[in-house]
Amino acid sequence: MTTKKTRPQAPSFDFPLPFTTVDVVIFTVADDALKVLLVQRPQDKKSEPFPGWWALPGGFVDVAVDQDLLACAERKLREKTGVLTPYLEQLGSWGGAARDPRGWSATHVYFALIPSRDIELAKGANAADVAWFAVEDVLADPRLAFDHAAILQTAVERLRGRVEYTSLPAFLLPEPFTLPQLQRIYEIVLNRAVDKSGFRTRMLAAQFLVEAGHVEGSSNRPAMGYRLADRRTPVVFPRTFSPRD
Amino acid sequence: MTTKKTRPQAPSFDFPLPFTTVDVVIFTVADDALKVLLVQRPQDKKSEPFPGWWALPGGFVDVAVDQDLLACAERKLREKTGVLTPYLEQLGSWGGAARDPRGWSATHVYFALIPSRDIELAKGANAADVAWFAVEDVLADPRLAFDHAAILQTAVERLRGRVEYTSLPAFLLPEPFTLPQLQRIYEIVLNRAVDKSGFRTRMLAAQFLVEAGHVEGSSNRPAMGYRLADRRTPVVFPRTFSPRD
DNA sequence: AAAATAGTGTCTTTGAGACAATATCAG
DNA sequence: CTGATATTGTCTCAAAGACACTATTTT
Repeated sequence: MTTKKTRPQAPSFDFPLPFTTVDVVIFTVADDALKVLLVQRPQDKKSEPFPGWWALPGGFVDVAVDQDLLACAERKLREKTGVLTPYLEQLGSWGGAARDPRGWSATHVYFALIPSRDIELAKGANAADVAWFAVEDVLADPRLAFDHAAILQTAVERLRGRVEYTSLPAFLLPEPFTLPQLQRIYEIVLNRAVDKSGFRTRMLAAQFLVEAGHVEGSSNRPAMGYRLADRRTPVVFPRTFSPRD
Repeated sequence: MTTKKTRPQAPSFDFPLPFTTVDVVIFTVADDALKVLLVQRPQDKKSEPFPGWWALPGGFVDVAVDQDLLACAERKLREKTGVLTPYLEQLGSWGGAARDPRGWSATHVYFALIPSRDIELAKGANAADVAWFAVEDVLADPRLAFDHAAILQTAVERLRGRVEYTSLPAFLLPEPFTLPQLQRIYEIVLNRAVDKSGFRTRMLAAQFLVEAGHVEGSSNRPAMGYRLADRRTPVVFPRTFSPRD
């Protein structure tokens, strides 16, 4: 993490400043499972905390490069996955004296949804230290650097919560996609079955899909393909999926 | 903003750090209107940006005093209002090169809901520079310091959004309160009328209110008083108030 | 024709919206 | 009793849940 161009800090203050970082929780669905992208922290350098541990991709804000927090998050995402314009939403921020052994730090966390086919994991020297993990496995054995386990936990809760009443899962699929494919994504993220008929009615009534011709499935009856009318913002449904107790 | 106790910064880095601040959007309802607490920035000191402008209460994180971001937000809130344990939720963070003339800065924003009777505005020397403003007025003429107008806008949208399907407005009332009083708060925040019958059914079905004996109103029929079963977390309703187009 | 998946129809239930009706207090 | 406010009841409607049924493809 080096600064290419240094800029003089405006007035100097007589009190210590916390570190400012940005982390990105990058989700995708592959192999019928919700996955999250993790990077392995350097093993060798002893100055770096949590050597060899897995962590969310992220790092220090570079005030000479990043115009704002969102731009910084987009940069981190691009550097690790090559993806340019995914669904990206701010999750929140975590900051305190104890989360980083180097001192008081605060991280601004974003979460991203990307179709698994769009991904081209960071190549070159550091290719080996980036990998997808099944969210279920990571949460069951949450040994992540810093407070990243808690952050991931919050991100998954936020994702599951949103999926109950928005079209978010559509951002996890490459276009065009079929309604059965989309339903499958909902079921994977929510970890429960969803009724076919009600699902179709809800999706089509929400008016966010545009037909894109039939897609030839591997076999059997072909299904209608759809694209998103708006690739930036999810649609909000009038009710959640299950008001059941 | 001075640090009482300085702590040596762990390792020194060769790149400039952004400033880290915390701001709090403090809402209450008084005089039949949604209000927000603002503080006036110092007029005299020329080193301070936006002299004389109104701003959200907040300021630099004090790494010697604040254990974490939430504790910092609670401190700011306590210093301005004397309130100890209100409803407090993280709103998000704003950071970039342009928002503060002194340099790259990032602020972590919380929003608080407090009953207007609990408030004791900051006394002493700086009593005059803290005041309640009608949210409607501020949004109509949004001349606030930094990017605080945008932050307030987001906070109001978040509040209005949550109020559609949660019991949040209950945190704006002192206990015990009556259902008609609570309904009035909903109407003020949402800025529209709410049906009485449906409102009562919804509130009572959600099981978050406990009866607290009759409250003698100014006249007419007395209403049942209620307290919150859980003073920390709001209840989520199965649907929003108006799915109408 | 059989298997498999895509897509539709029907009935029930939940909870909101509209609005009328009744209850209980002060004066 | 009257006025005002609190509280309840009735009818309708939108959308979800359950589940059976039909449609279209491949083999």
